[in-house]
Amino acid sequence: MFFGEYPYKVDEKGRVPLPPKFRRQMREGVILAKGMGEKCIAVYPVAEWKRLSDSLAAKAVTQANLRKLNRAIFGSAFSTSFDGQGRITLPYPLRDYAGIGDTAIVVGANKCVELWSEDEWKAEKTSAEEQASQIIESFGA
Amino acid sequence: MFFGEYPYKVDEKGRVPLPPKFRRQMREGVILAKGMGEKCIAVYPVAEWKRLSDSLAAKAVTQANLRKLNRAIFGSAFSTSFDGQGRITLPYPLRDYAGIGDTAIVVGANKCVELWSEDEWKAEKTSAEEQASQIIESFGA
DNA sequence: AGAATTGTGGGGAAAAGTGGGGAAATAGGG
DNA sequence: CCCTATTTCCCCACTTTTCCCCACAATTCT
Repeated sequence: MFFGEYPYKVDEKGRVPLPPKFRRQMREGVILAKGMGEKCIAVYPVAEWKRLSDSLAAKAVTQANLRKLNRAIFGSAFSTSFDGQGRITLPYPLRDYAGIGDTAIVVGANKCVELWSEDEWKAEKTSAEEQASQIIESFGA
Repeated sequence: MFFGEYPYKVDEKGRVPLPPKFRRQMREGVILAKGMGEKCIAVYPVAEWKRLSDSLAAKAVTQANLRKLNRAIFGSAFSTSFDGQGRITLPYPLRDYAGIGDTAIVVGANKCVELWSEDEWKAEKTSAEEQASQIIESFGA
């Protein structure tokens, strides 16, 4: 389970630390991929990534669909791990896609971790909070 | 079950004690999150937090909704526990959100505990007292 | 009144954030 | 094919922050 929102510096080499609590849940390495739909980088523990890609492959019925899916999912994915200081290096295509400059917001999102630029995160947060309150209202919690 | 209203000092390191009666119900640790809708910090015992987040996740219909909701719920949440003196440390983003300075009002709210700034709490209390009689009426209680 | 528990504050050790340097690997040109 | 230039990766070092422990003052309970 991943919690919390942490701002981190991205150094000139494109390296970003993750919070120690996150690292401890990702010792076997991580997969970086484009956020699905959102302008962010998704970071999955390898086990969770396998679960996710398997369930997607099971849903693709036609060969054409499957190929398209493979390109979309695996095409943007990078496997990596932590250096001695607990940092991962962001491949340039992904960093560019998410618009991340010298600061990244690391967000815990339950099963995975997301990396956002400051601006995109601010926008996403406000819209997510609005939606959350609606769901909570309808839920009566 | 959490009752009552207690003012506590927040020291320079952002630490707040909780009343001993509350601590004894939270030995397994707590989750800090934004109060839903209100400008306060919500403190959940881990068991209650799991119940709540699971039921909310079950409510989201689409994948996009689910991701957004996860972000809103988990992104603002922090896992923590008590130090030897029965205090918890408030992460800066949450303290800032709730506008808590050097004093926090600790409020028991049945399933969870809430932390308020003096000002926000005064406003909330008066408006709650005004509306309570109406709400009770509509319940037929 | 005495003892225990609780509120409050601070100091020191450990860990985490940040930045830079050097070696190995890769790619490109001669 | 070899040499060179560039990039990538790993390791080292420093600064800051966090966490844990100790200590005192105040309040409550016996």
